Amino acid sequence: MENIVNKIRRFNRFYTRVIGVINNHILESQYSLSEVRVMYEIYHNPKITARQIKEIIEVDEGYLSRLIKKLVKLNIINKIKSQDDYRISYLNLTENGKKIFLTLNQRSSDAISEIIQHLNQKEQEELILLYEKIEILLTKKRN
Amino acid sequence: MENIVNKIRRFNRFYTRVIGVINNHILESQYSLSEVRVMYEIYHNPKITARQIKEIIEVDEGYLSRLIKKLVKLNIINKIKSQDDYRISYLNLTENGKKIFLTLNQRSSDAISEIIQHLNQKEQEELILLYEKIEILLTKKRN
DNA sequence: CTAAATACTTGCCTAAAGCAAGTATTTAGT
DNA sequence: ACTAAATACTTGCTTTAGGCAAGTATTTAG
Repeated sequence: MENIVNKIRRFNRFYTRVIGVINNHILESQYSLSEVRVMYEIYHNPKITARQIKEIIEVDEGYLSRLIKKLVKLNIINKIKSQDDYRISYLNLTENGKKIFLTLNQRSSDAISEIIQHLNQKEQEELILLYEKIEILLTKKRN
Repeated sequence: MENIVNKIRRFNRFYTRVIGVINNHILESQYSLSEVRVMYEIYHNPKITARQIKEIIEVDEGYLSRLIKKLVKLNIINKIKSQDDYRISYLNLTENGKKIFLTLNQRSSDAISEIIQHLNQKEQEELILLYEKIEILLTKKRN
């Protein structure tokens, strides 16, 4: 058991590094990881609310509020107040925001491509399969 | 290709969460992740130097210097100045430091055990195999 | 119609971490 | 042997990330 735990720890250290390399490409931009994550969620879920983002990325809501304010000021996202519930605003990326997000996203894609570029087609498919199996195992419900 | 990259991204998001859950158990302690990482490296590499730690965990050396100073003050590590090179100090965990590190390590082991406890023996072994295959694929040298 | 809940917002604060300049020591070039 | 460059830190200063708590506006429930 101890052995298994150590092997997992080993992988976690290894994979933390992999993720670090990928994230570095974003951190070299003028946006923080949290900002990009927020852009990511808005891009993939237009009209999302601050509350929903908070649930997804588990960030302090005060911090998130300020972060959104900053992105609005930078003309990256816009807020449209709900007509049904004046407490809520729906968030969307502006055209500018989409462009910025897609650029960052592309940069991160490039970093990922870099990491797997030395693998041939078959190996790449195998890698994905391994990933999927791990996710299945780790999210498998207890009996 | 884009598809594969997205699948990797998906896994990375998933796994960032997994690692986050494990790390949370450490963050609930009075030590920061960086501090524990430093303890980890010293524990596994007695007589390591600040420089070597910096290479391994890629942390700002000013920050690292202060961090080491703090851990020395807390009687967790001690510095022994090299007799060959007075610029260098060798770092070791004190007995107290070892106890603290091992406690934190145990806590993190428990968190990992928790995550895999619903898997039976065979599944756990499968998981490790998947991890190993991924590490091999991702560290595979280019031809 | 009032109390509680929800969706934020704002003020205040600390810890994490980066950058640049500084010190001590060692190494390399002449 | 002597000086310049390199190495291994250290220190001062600053920014950023993020947490917590109280506050505001609005909606919902009893």
